[in-house]
Parts: sequence; C-alpha cells; structure tokens
Amino acid sequence: MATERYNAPDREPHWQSVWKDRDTFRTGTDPDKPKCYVLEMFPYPSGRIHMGHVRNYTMGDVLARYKRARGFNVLHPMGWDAFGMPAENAAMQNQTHPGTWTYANIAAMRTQLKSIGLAIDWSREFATCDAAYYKHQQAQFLDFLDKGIAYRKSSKVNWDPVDHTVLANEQVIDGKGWRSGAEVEQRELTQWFLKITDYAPELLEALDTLDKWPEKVRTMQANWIGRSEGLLMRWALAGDTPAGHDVLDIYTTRPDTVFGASFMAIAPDHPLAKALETSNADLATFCDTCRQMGTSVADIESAEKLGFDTGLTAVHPFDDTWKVPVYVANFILMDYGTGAIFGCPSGDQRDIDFARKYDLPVIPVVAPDSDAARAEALRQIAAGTAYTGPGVMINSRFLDGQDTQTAFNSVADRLSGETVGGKPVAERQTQFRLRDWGISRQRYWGCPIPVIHCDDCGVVPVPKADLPVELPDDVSFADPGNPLDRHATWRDVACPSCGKPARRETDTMDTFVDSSWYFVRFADPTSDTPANADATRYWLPVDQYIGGIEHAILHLLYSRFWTRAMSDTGHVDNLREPFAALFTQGMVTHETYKAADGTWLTPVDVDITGEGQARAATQRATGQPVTIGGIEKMSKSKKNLVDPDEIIGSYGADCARWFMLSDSPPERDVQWTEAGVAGASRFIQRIWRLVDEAIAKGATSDAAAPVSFSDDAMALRRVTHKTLDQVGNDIEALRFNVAVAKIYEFANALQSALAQNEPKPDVQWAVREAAEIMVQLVGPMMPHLGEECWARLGNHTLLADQPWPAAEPGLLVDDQITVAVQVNGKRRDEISVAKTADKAELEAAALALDSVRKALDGQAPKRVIVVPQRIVNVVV
RNA sequence: GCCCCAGUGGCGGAAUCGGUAGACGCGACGGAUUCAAAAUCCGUUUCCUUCACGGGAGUGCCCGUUCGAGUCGGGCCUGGGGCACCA
Repeated sequence: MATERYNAPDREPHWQSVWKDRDTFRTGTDPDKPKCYVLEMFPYPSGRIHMGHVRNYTMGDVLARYKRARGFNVLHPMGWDAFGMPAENAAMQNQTHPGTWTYANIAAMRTQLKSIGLAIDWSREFATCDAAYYKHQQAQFLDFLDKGIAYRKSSKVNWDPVDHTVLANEQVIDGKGWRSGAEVEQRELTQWFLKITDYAPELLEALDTLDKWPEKVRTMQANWIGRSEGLLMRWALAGDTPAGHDVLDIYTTRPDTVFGASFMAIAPDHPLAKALETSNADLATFCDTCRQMGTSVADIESAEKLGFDTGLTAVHPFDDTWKVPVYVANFILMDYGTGAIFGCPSGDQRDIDFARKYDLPVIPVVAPDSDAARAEALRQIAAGTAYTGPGVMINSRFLDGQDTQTAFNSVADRLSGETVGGKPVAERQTQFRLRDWGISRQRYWGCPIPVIHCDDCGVVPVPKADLPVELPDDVSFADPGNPLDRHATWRDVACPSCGKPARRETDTMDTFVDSSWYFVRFADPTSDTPANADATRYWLPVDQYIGGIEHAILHLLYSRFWTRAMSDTGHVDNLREPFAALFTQGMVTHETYKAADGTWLTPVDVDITGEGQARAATQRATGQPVTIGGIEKMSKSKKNLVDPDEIIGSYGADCARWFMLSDSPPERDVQWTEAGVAGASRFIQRIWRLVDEAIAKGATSDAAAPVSFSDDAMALRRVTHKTLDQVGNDIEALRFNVAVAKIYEFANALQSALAQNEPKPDVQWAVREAAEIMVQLVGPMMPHLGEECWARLGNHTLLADQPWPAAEPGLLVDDQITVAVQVNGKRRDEISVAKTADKAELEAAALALDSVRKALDGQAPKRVIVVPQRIVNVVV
C-alpha cells in the first residue's frame, strides 16, 4: 500500500495552533479535581534554547500530558529567570539596554519553546524582570526586614574583581566566582543578609521528609548545612589579659580529648586578638599578614600553619595548675564556632603540625583497643601523624578506658554546674556550617533593594505604597561598576520618614532571590499580593520539579528557605517545602571535533566516514582532517552544539522529543547522535504506517467487540493491555527510556499481527484496539504525531483531551506461563504450565523433564525448591 | 583527607521483591524486494568450544551468605560527583 510519509515540520505547527485556538492547556483552580503541579526549572533568557532545554521541558511535558489524561487538573507553566549579568555585559558590548536585550531574547525563545509543542498554560507567563513581579519581591523583603529575617551587617565578603560584585559562599566554587571564574578576593563591606541560619535546623531535619528527592541532593544539602554536635567550653585566661577578656570561649566537637590539650588558638579577627594588637606591634603585623592571605584553594593548601604566642595562658578546666599557651593562628576561622579552639595535637593533623612547629607537647589520648594497633598508633603519633580513628581514652585521668563517645558525655556531665566568670564552664551546642545568605549585588540588572539611607533616620524601608522601586531606564554602561550609583535623579530621594535628602540603596538583589519564589507566583501571577492564598493553597507544593543537578545546593536550598520565610511572614499558609518531588535530569552531550589548527568545529561543519576504529572526520568546507575528541556536555566553547531549531525544522519536534526520551535513563547524560535522531525519525514513520495499515486491515471504529477471542487475538490484546499498564507506570516513575522500549515491543507485536494474511474478525478488532491504544501511548511523548494519527483513525476529538485508557485487569496476567527449571542453581530447562499450578504440579513437571532426569542419574533429588510462578530448583 | 554514586555485549541500556542476565534501541553481518538505489521487510548478533546436537564461562576484582546473587554482606580496583583550614 502506498502511504505518504508523515511530514512533521508541516503538521506540527498545525496542531500547535489548534491547541492554542482551543486554549487546550489553560488551567484554573478546580476544587473538584485532584491537582498536579508539574514544573521544570525556568530558563535564563540567553537568546536561544539549547538541547538541554528540550530534554528538560520534554520530560516535564510528558508527565504533564499524562497526568492530564489521568484526570488531574495540571498546572504546567513557563516563565523567565530574567535578571542577571549577561544582559549587562550585552549592554556594554552592544550599547543596548539590558531590558531591551532581555525581552528580545524572551520573544525569540518563547517562539522556540512553542515549536516543541509543550502543554503549557502560556497565560501565566512572566519574567522576573517585570516590575509586576519584582514589586512583590520587594514587598516580601520589607516583611522579612520587619521580622528580622533580612538584616544589614558589615562583614568580610567574597568580592569578584571581574564582575565587580559580591558573591554568596554558595557562589564561590574552588575559590573562584561561579560565573566569571575569577579568583575571589576578601573585602569588608556592609551588605544585606537573609537569616537562613535561623532555619538551618529545620532545613536539615526536613530533608528526611523529602522522600521523593534524589538521595544525592539531600546528602549534598545536609553536608552543606553541616551540623555538628559539640561543647562550648569557657577557659579562664591567666596573664596580662585585656579588659573584658578574662575568659576564652571555644567550641569543640571533641571534648573527650581535653587532656590532650597543649595550646589554644584564636582567629586573627578574634576580639581578643584585636584587643591585644593595640599594644603589641608584632602581633598586629602578624594579624595583618593573615588577613591579607588569599582564600583560594591553592593559597590555603600551600599556606603554612603559623601562630603567634600571645603570652597569655588558659587554665585547664579540670586542673587549675595546668596552663596552656594561647596563640593567634592563621588557620582559625572567625566565622565558625567561636573563632577559637583548644588544640589536641595527638588527635588532629593540623594541631600536631602546629605543635611540632612550636615545640608544644603531644599527648596521646585516644588509641585503638588492641595492643598491636595501639602500639602502631602511638608510633605514628610520635612520628608526627595524628590518630583520628576510634578507640579508648588513655593518659586522660578519670576518662581512661572510656570510649570516645562516653568520654564526651563524661566531660560534659562533670563540668555541668561549674561556672567561670558567672557563666557555665561547658554547654552542649550544635553548630552549623551554613552561613547567612548575602544578597547584595553591586549590579544594575536586578531587583532593587527597597530601602532608603537617611543620615538622620538610618535605614528607612520604602513604604509599601511606593512599591515597586523601579529600575531607571536612562542608564549608561560606559563605565565599570553599578550605574545606579551614578544615577543622581534616581538615587537621591527624600527620606520617607523625615523628608530630608536621603539616598536610595543602590545594591540590587542576588538573582537567586528571583528564582526562590517564582513557583509560588505561578499559582496566580496576577495577584495583587505576592501570593494569592486560595491559589497557593490549591496548587502548592509543586508535585514534580525537574531540573539540573547543578542547582542541588544554591537554588534548591534558597527556595526551601524562602518558602519558609514566606510562610512565617504570612504570605502562604503553612507551606514549608516547595517541591514535593524533585528529579535531576542529566546533560546532553555530543562528540567534539577539532581542526588541524586547534580550533573547535561544530558538528554541521564535519563529515564523518567509516565505522568503529575506522571512523574518521574531515572538515566539510576544506576537506582537511579533523580530530574526533571526547564526548562532552554541549557547550558554546567546545562548539559541540546541535541547534534545536535545525532538528525541529528538518525532523520535527516529536523526533527530538522521542530521541531525548529513548535509550538513556533521564537522570544520566544522553549523547546526541545523528544515528539516534535517524532511529527516532524511522520510528515515527513506522507508527504512521502501522496506524495506516491498522485502518486498512483492522475493524472499523464502530465494530462491536467479538464475543470471544482466538489465541492470536488474545495474544495481541495481552500485549496491548500490558503495555498500556506498564507505560503508565513508567511515565509515573519518570522511567521514560523503559516506557519507550515497551512501546517498541508493542509496535513489533502489532506489526507481526498485521503481517497475517486476511486476519479473522476478532484479530481485526484486536488490531484496531491496539492501534488506538498505541496512539494514546505515544501521545504524551510525541503529541503532534499523536493528534495526527488520532484524527486519521477517524476521531473528531483532540487526543490531548482524551482520558488515559483503562487496562483490562484480566489481560494483564497470562493463563499459561513459562517457569525456569534449575539443577543446582543452574538453568537447565523450562516448563510451560498453568499460572495456577501448585508446588506439587511444578515439581512433578520438572522432575519429568529429560534434562533433569539426566542430571539426577537415577538418584532421588536431595531437595527441590519450588517457587510457584517463578522457578523450580532441583538440588542433586 | 572526608562524604556520596556508578561499573552489565561493539555502543546506549533492561532486568521494580534474591528466581530464565542481555528486553528495547543503535551499530554490524546475512537475506528479500529493486534494472539499480533510497525506503521497507525478514533473520543472526555476550564470549569460548563444537560440522552439528550440545557443552563451558559470564554483570569491574576477591571472599562470603543462600537451593539460587547483576541484585544482599565484607574487602579491594577503576571512574564520576560533592565538600574541604568547619575545630
């Protein structure tokens, strides 16, 4: 039969306009329907979509369409993470306004996204750079300020000298700016912070409730929050102590090693160090040197552990005749714990290095229990290697013989009730590694921080009635730095409190703020408050969030915090966790190609010949040989990009979608290959032909179901309904590659059935059923092809509006099954039996097999294990 | 250094509960169709051994638990990721 090929690039825009005209994917709250909020991380409007976007949004789209078919009221929105540095860089290069650049990019990318055929409610679209959005961000900031969640402090900050801005700790990767890659410097600046540390215990504990999040992400967040259990200890100081410094507070997680203490160390920025500096020029010089030290990994690893003896001593809490020297040391951090420690050299490599350098005692206090291991540990300590393993206490007076945990408690208990300088000598304390989130950025293209600085009144919040504080349009990027600082008419305002001349805050918010609550705004993007209570109560939390693993800490931790802060400022009802389920998808990779002159080449400029070892590449334009490089994440720098527009234009969006879902598990990287695209394209044509043949050879849509089915018809119906059942489960579990494989198997089965000559009426009916279900199964993944086939089958409805078909339970189980027969655990044979066969029947059938009899050789079996419906194992 | 994950044919991968390892796809090989090609269809494709029937080995390596291990436990090796002067 001559069948036209399915012309995807021609038909896809048609179905997209049908969905658009019918408002198919517009959503509203509907209390009578169960809701499902499917969200993919919204894109930054860089200008063009890339294959990673296609993969990300396709996954979410399959789930959204499937859930819709299952009767859920589905929210599947799209927006733009639109503030950020690239717009400013473009402004400097092209003399355009960042807003102009950004909105043009959004327009281009919207068109591209629409060409993928996503089931998105576009009426909810917004960009974070819309004043209508950031107005509500400013309102929330004011509420946070009011509640003490936002505050201002002077502190050492990470300064990116290339981007001329401050970075949060989370944004410093290996000592370099996450965006610019420049070595980060330390500067003292007054900045706005959000009190994420107040939420540290909750953010950590609640990770246990996120059972639909990847374990990996939860672990990364737990490590980042970094809880530790320890003791705050107060040691009395002796010697010529500055006023108010009679006692030194230290934090330790190992109070059990207190009898191994041989020195105290404090940070160069510790108040005690600063007090001593004023009267000790040498110490001041030492501290200055420490402060100037870089914080890059290289600096830290190469830096020697240095100390400066203050001349003061600290009195041991268990023996007031025992005094240890107090050092200022360059490896002590002021912003962790109390900025002071006691050093136990035998149990800490840093401390032992320090002790050996300054000739301080090294007292072993923990050692393994067995004699041999203990001797070895002591030898190692003597040689300069600390023992950090488990063991029992030695040389530790009343602690001797206790294990380390018991000793920890003994110390805490023994000191409880004791006081020094009116305060307890020791208190149990939990410390977190997490620091407060610094959100001030010295940038133009961000959300203005809505406060005004007045010489008389201090920091004055902008009255809510005056929001939004809009960015001025008339700015120049000719000079480096923040144009808001130079914009006098915007910057200089009257104090809202006293009316005197005052200055606007010219810092804008970190763009991670913008993405920390956009998912809430989607519930009602036109609400005149940040969140509409009814809408958020109905839609949130997000039921399935999908995005890249690179946001495991930054975006996802900030969002979890912001949601709690919104809840605590009354913007949402008791919502603590924004994302009930999280899925982190893998990247899209491609081979790399390098020309003889070392420049990277894009795949379209390269011709590949040969296979396997014989593969070779040449440059298309010149015929010059090309080196085939490794498979790497698609990136502009390596030029190993494939443009979604080109694929969609020549093969169609469905082809790109199907390929993205096939083969590779969604959480792993997928390698984009020409062969893979061609395979997907072949399958599209195959479905098209199968539907066509099924129409020709199968029953008509109105044919009554036969009263009974032959074995052939039953076989096809079983495959049909099993596939229906399994594909649903696989989509639900986001196992798209497995769902794809099941559909292939189903297609093979249908094709075999169609190969019969003159099928009987019951087979014809089963063929028709199979074709219809096949179309519905591919619908969520290849929606355009689905609609086209659905219409071809004679339907006047939209496939997108069809409910998911129900699998007939009776067809999901086989009456006759194959059970493997093992001899001594090795598979020797198989038997075909009724599904209901009991142990005795299975055993008898297995023992009757020639292969089993041969193995038994006339002997009775020692044992026969029978697991009905699964296996028979004969032990000889 | 600490923490986490992964390792299955030529390749991507499947095996949801400890029960027939390699589904499905890609690639390759053989065949049909065609004047020829494209397209399509059919078959073979873990390795070793055998003319064949068959037999043996096999999920990174070693050991263990079990009637039975890709799956569970212990110890390694390799690769990837995260954290890191955090007391």
